[in-house]
Amino acid sequence: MNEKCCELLKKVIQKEYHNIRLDDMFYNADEFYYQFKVDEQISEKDFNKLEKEIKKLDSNIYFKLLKISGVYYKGNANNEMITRIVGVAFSNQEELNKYLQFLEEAKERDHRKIGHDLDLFCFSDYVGAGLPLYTPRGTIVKDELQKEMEKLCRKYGFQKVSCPSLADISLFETSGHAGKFNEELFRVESPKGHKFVLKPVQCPHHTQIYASKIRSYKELPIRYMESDKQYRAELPGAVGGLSRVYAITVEDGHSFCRREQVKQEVINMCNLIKDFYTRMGLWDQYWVSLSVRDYNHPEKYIGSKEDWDLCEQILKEVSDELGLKAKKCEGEAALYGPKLDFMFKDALGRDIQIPTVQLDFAMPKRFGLFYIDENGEKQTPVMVHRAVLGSYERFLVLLLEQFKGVLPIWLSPVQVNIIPVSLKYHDDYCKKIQQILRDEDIRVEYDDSKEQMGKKIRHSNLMKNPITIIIGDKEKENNLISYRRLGEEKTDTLNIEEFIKFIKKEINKR
RNA sequence: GCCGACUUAGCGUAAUAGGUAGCGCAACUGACUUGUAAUCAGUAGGUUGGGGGUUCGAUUCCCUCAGUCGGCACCA
Repeated sequence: MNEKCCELLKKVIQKEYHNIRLDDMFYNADEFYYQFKVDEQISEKDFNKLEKEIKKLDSNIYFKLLKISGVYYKGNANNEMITRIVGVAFSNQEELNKYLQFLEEAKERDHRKIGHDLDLFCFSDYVGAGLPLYTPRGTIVKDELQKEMEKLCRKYGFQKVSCPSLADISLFETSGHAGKFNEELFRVESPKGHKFVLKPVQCPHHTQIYASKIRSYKELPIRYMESDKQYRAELPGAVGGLSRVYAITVEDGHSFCRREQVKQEVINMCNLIKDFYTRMGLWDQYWVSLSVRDYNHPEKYIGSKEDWDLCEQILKEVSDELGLKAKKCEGEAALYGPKLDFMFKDALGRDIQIPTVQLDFAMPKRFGLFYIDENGEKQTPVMVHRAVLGSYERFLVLLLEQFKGVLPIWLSPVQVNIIPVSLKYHDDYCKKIQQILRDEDIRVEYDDSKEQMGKKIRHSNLMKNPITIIIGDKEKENNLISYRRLGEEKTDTLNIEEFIKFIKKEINKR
């Protein structure tokens, strides 16, 4: 159907517009694309007309023109831009409706909408585009994720470190980042003559902690982790929502190990990733990219060909042994080495890269890192870079869109919301419950606004509070707590001690 | 950065073929005190994103800057 519709669109465009200089079409199971260059301006406003013309040619085709945009001809930024129209076609109205409904629902679970509705993060024109501000509620989610992440990483042998946001430019010149990403560095100067760079990555800082002492082969692997902000001067057109920002909170980790340990180290990190995403209930709908060099342009990378060959081979072996079925993607490697990138989907089904494991033989050499081996000789360690959450920003995109804003109770900004049947008669008991739960370190809120109970319940549900407690005469007189879980009709009643036991058990669930 | 669209009160929106703007939710005030998803009444809130231009007059037309969105390109 997509093929047929695309042909029809082409016919209509040729009829309606003149001087078509470039054209190109392709389609897959999901969409069709028609690309062309004409003199006239075409925008989404013309879709109505185009759709009518297509329908005239074939009334049995059910389709929608989705978007129009400029794209570089043949995907090369040196070429001129041409117009692309994207559409989708079905053989009956029902399927089309289903698809349109999916688009509507996707709007509802857009992380930007959820982030706003649930009061998790915001932006300010004063602060600047691409600089997200986490609200108190959003900060709870972020901090809880960090705690969980670090707890798990400690099991895998990581030690937390903490580095400044600034560094002398020479750090990044040595690492190679300044050479490749010169245009993307934020430079910071002072009237006193300081010349710094805001760190765009944490790995060079971590190498210097490694280098602060003489290391023995017995100590390796040494694994550092740090969740901190990095700053990258992205192109303005790339920035949007939490998917791509200038200030990015990266959950970064590096392992310094011996060559013989590399493969096991990569396996450990992949297991760590699997472990975390399984706990989060997100270990599905992913695919893995074996991101290798652009073989035609070796000058884009640092390090020797032999090292690269070996690195790519190791990652391939790990992929095979762990059954990751990694798809080889040329030109997707990092500056210093190939990667295994774990790709997930956003609300609209677009790929987002989140966790990653990267091999790096180059940077330790450039920094002259070494350890003393069994024979008392200096050896260069290998670095394995890894991100599990990736960045907190991008992880939140995945989390909010996959869960439609319904967070597990351990992550929820408010875990328990208390609503009185009557503020007049139940206020004291509600306050008492609130204090007891607070003392138990449960994130509890008490809605003592002068609203109707029904409205408070609705609000509590809209804010996706996992547990809503209702307190009335029955509870007050018998020292009980009645509660409902989000989305359930069933009400349970427990005494206070039982409730605390219950809620703690719920919070500990992963 | 490139192509295109958009920007009206905290949020969601309506309107003007050029004559300074309505509504809903939220907020505030008052009444009501309710047993599981929106009580009633009232009040306040806008230099229609910023700047410039055309015009007797611009929220509407033009330019420009910023921001947002969809793509492209980029992504350590």
